[in-house]
Amino acid sequence: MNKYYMFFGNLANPLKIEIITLLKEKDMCVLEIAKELGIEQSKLSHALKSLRDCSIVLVERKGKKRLYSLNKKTILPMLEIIDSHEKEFCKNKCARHME
Amino acid sequence: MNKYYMFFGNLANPLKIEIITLLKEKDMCVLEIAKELGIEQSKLSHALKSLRDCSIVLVERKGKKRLYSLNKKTILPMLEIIDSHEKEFCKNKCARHME
DNA sequence: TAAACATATGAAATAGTATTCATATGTTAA
DNA sequence: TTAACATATGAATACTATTTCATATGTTTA
Repeated sequence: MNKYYMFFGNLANPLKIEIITLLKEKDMCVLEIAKELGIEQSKLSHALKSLRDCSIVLVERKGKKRLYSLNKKTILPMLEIIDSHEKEFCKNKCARHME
Repeated sequence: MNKYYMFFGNLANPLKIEIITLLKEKDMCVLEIAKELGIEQSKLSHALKSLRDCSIVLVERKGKKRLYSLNKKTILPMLEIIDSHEKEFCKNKCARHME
């Protein structure tokens, strides 16, 4: 299985993007994220598992909780590339999709 | 629709990764890509359309052909991030998936 | 301007991925 | 050592994206 496909496939999901957006701000445990996003816990756990499997998020035990953090070293520059890309290349064409 | 989801979703496909890999080397028209990858033309056209829609590939008419090129400014740094990510974070865990 | 070439497109069929729900596992505190 | 809490997991279903196939569009050349 191709690593790029693997990586992009993992991120190609609106819930995972929401998770990432939250974790940009601060580290959180599962129920905090669930509450913040208003979604069910097991759904989140599934999403977090695949993000973890690709080291897109990192996790650390904290008592009976598990504290999730974003792998900022990889993800922040990646999101910045997309921001620049949008600005430079998607003015008209993708605008309707990408807003 | 979220722009990151949009972008990653477009790339989360093994055929599109193959196309991108080819176009890293040189610009090509549809039938050349089709021949190179051994796949059917309309399948390629569909894939190229969505890549085009996000300006991941760019296209230029050349007589009756259409010459596709990779948007290297966006895509090359993005692939490099994944390469580094793999080296640093995926030694054991993702190794089985990502090889 | 008709034939040949190159590519694009729509819609149905199919494959791939996420969601849901029930339940299991692991941790702490009483 | 059990109850309560926090999270993970498996399997069925629902959803979304890709593939296929038939056909349409656009371009060049004879």
